[in-house]
Amino acid sequence: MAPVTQLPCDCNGICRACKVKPAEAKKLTCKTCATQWHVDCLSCRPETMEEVVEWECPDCSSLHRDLPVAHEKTLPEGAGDLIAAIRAIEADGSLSDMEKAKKRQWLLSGKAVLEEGEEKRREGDGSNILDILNGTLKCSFCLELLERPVTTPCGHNFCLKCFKKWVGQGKKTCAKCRAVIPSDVASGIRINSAVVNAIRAAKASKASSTAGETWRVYQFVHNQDRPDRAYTTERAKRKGKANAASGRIFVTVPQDHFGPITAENDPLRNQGVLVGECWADRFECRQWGAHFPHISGIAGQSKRGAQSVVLSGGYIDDEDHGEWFIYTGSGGRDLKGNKRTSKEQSFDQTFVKSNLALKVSCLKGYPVRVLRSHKDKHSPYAPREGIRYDGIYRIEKCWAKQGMQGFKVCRYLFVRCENEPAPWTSDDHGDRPRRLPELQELEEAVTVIERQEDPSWGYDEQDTCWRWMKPPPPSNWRVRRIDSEETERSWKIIKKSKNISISESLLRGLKCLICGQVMASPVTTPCGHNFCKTCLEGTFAGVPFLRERTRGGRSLRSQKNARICPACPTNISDFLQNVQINRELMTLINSLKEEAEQKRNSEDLTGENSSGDKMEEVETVVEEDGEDTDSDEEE
DNA sequence: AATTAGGCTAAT
DNA sequence: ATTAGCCTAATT
Repeated sequence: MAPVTQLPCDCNGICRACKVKPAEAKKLTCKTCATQWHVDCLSCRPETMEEVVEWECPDCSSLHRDLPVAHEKTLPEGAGDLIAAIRAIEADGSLSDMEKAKKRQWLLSGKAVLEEGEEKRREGDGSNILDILNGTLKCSFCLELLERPVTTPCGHNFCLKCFKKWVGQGKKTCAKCRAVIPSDVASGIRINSAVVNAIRAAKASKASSTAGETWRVYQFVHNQDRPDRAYTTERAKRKGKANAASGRIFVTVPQDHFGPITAENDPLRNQGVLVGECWADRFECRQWGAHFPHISGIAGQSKRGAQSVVLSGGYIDDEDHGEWFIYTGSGGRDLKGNKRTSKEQSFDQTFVKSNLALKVSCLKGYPVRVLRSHKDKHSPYAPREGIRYDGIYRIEKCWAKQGMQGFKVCRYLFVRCENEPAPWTSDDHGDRPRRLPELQELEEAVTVIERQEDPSWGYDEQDTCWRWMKPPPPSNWRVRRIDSEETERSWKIIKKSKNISISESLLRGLKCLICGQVMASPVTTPCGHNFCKTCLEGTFAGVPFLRERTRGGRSLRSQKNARICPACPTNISDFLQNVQINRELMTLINSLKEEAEQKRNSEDLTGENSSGDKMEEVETVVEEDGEDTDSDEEE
């Protein structure tokens, strides 16, 4: 092959070699740097599906040849399954080449690939927030929006892969300003997650704003008159959240809502509750609708089923294997004396109340939201602090057995069936149907209950994703009935709060970790944390750079004082010697502020004031289309 | 109206 | 570390 100049596609997907936008099926993605290439313009094309999966662009493959860079891993975890899955797609005669390409891409990216027309429609529409990001947060290597952004000590932002490729070529200076990048920074660079979050939120808001036609006004409004945070009443007289009352609920789902909480139920952020989202405590978790009861571990009603559970280590019989776990029912404890800490069981659990609710969800195959709390000290999957949403699980079996404390407990086998990857894996895809674990304890189970009918939440082999296979059970909660005028009015309010929040919620994520204000002159540490320049420097004001050491009267060579990042245990002493402002981030913040300001002004002009448009709660009609005939449960 | 709940903080 | 003593809110 003649060594012709080979070029990848640009940020608009146009091949830099032939200047044509290749069809999806004609695009190849480099496994190392994730750039896209036009197959027809490559001098050497992959032949088999395995080669497609493992394909490296000419830049990256030449890199190995030139210098033996230590490569993390040739095959990602679970790549064997992936290749098998791709073989299966290839062998499927019912699919067109286009469909095959789409399925392949879905597997590789974990996301649905848009139709080309759909893609165009999206591009021409919606928020310019993403444009702002595109304008300020482009990687100067690949010219794309930053992917896994990292920031050099000199304040320049690159994709992690592009940065690694650069230093892997033996470069020791910043590609933008030629400032020296110390080798410990190059090897220990950390992702700037504030920037990741900003980009993710902007993408999510764009995606949902373009789904304009299907935008639905959900009129569930509870606790709207309450403050934004949990609070203690005068009577409670305690600090913190010991005796707290719930703050307002931000999402528009009713409390008996089954399944994921999607963007359309999230008028503030328009992203829904994402897998991996964390909250400080049960009150905050409640405010985002992931789990409503603020003490109970099970959210559910015996006649309808259970919507969510929290694993917090309260029952010693539990066992957690991440993608599946065994949950213990509630009850069996003597809670007399108003104590909430008794872990002593004093009577048998039975399938009543919330235990029955879990059983209903098992029989129906409903999706159950699962949260893990830091209080679970036993499980390696539990978060270190706060409470985390881990996605949708199904209860595949339930039974009763003699518990470890000598009384009967209800037991539930939960198995994950979620389209998003779990917070603990590095996989970029969600779950696929898996075989149930073989459980020893089932042999001593008193009664084993398994689902007979088809599950409500199941796996769609065609679309390769989990979804409702039957419509979700309608809510029994009171719904406000609103007329068309009011619909129009509340639509405006939601749209308005949405528009404000896109830029403002992005700004909220760009606050200094020291002063809590949106950063004026942001600096990014090599460990990936952002502060105001003045705040960070102020923290170490008065701490000398060098420390005199003495031992037994004689003085030793003076040593550098450790200066620990205010957000993590990294020593950022070297970084502090010459702190550079992250100017791209500063530009972004300024643009977002401007955008938010403009939005506010334009809304003032249209004469809408927030106080007049407030959605008051009105006593309402019960929308009773719910069947109360869930008569298939026995004691 | 009573009961129950896998939380939270401060005091041992 | 452990736990008494609170308060809130949903289900029954």
